[in-house]
Amino acid sequence: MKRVTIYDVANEAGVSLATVSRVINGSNVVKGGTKQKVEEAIEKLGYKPNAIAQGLALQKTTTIALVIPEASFTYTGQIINGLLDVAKIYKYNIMLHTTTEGINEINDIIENIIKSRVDGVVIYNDKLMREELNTLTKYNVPIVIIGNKVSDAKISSVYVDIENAVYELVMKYLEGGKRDIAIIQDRKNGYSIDQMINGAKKAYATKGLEFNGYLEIPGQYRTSYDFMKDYLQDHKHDLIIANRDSQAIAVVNAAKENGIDIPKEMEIVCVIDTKYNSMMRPQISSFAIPSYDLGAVSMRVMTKMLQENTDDIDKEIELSYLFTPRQSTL
Amino acid sequence: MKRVTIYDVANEAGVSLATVSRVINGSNVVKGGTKQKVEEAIEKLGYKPNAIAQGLALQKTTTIALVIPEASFTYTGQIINGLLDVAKIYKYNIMLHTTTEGINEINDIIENIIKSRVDGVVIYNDKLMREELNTLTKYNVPIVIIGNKVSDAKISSVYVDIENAVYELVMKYLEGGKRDIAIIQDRKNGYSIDQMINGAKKAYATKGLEFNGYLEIPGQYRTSYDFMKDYLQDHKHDLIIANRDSQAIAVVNAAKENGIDIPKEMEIVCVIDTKYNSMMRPQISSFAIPSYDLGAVSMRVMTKMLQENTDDIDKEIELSYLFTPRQSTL
DNA sequence: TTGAAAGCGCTAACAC
DNA sequence: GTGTTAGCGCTTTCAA
Repeated sequence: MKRVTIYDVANEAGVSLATVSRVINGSNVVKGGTKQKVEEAIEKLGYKPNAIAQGLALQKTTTIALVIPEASFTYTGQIINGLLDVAKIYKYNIMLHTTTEGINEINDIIENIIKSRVDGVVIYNDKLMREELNTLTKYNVPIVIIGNKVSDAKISSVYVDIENAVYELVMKYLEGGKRDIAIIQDRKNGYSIDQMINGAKKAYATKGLEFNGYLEIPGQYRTSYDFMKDYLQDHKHDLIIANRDSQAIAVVNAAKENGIDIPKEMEIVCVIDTKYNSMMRPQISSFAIPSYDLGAVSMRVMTKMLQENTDDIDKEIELSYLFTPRQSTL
Repeated sequence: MKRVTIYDVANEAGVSLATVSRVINGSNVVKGGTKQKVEEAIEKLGYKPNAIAQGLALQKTTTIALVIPEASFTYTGQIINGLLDVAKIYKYNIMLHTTTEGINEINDIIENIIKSRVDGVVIYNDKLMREELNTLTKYNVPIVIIGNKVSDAKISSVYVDIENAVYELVMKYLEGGKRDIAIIQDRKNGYSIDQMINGAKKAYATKGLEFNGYLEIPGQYRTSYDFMKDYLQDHKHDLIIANRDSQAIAVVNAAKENGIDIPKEMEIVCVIDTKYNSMMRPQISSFAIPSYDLGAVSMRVMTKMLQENTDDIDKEIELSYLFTPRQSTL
């Protein structure tokens, strides 16, 4: 099919292109008769407005860039779903970018985002990337950060107070006389882990104690499972807190291997879980982090930033978590 | 920061915009000196070419639309990663669209895709959507289908022969004298299930038998677990084949509940699994479906379609699977 | 080697 | 109500 433009439609309908444009954009100044002629022409020619040309003329693309870390779709999937659902409602398109480890990588993405002239960018990334954000704001691109509490003239954020979640959890255990608490760390997810550790530290400090239950594990399930199997032979804790359910599961399985009864001898909690947690035995107690909402609300905030005066919006939105006890805790 | 255009750069450098354009696009006819002047001006002004304007002028957007079903990122995540990695190499952007159930929904997406003038679209969807594909080809958009074997002037496909995978598996069991085989179905993933059933039918037919081991289950883990718990009280099979590991896990857990020994009394295989499978006990035997490769190869094929004469490319690419026995089979 | 100018397809003042 | 026209920012002939 030959490319059909607004001119072709105008010719076919015997009107000017301005009129066609009006019809496309639902202007109600067009007379019924002409409108119908135009619509028939559009139908007949199979005309679809060129969003690129519209973008050029209007200086906006109605697309949002979404930046997420590569690989972990298990956890970001729900965020994406939430974001896309809201984006659909407001007719925004989503350009997907994933970040890998390299620093150059991220600069390429920023460059790319600026060139593509998206109307805004939503970032879910564990690393804060202050500097990269600055180049984005320099180009006046509105930003929404998922998972971190930050804000600025052009930056909003939607997050869950994980630090406090862990604080409350640890406090409960400390008050129950259980003091041997460890937090699992891996090299990824640095920011989340930092928050978790801060929460624990705070709780310990409240009790006049010092926290140092760091448990550094490898990045993959298999290796961390092996690691834990060794580790648990001569260590045990009252409570182990993991970031992801997969890490918690590694602990659970390793504990089984060592004949450690969960939850009686050792309890386990994770911060974020997936649908697979419900298939495990025991199921891991977790904080119900509202992933879908994180995505949906972020996109909603973005649409607001794009419509209203930025000053009038709530720039930092905290979503609530809910501790959900399951079989891995008493 | 004020919007800086190619004109500004031209002024700053004291050359015409044509020259700036040449420098941006790496034309080697520009003299060293001028080139440097231009580059300095670009640097000084922080100029980034407007991809939208380029798209208009060049009639191409260097972006590809990716269409996937909503929700199941657990399984599509790797596909996306593969696709993005290759897209990055060839400097293509990815526009992400997810399909939900409604039929109108999908038409909206197609409409949207056409308007956005992407250079091509990659579709991973269980429903074949012949008609929708037609409207896309009518507008000359190159298409790559993941998971289905289809091809056409403007359509390529990358897939795994699941029918044959199941055929071989079932044959093996039939030859071992095990004839009570069932395939789990849910309403989603219709096409994959059809292939699986066809494979089973073929195998049975080869042996002069008829296959009718359909096992219709609910869509969610919890409900299908409950269903299986009931079902297994008075049914048992030699082998149950599921599409997803989550479904297989529902069976495994329900079997445990009923004191059925897996794999001794009943064996279970799934077609696609996730990293969570390795955390389960027993681990489900599965076909190693190369998800990442499905994505990567699809994107690679797309780049070829975009560069070469479509006739010269291999339009149907079959990726191989590998049956991986684990603890759920003997 | 560089510049001038005609598009690419559309929107939005402005004029009629 | 409808048409005319000047952009939006870039690429690419065609001349010089």
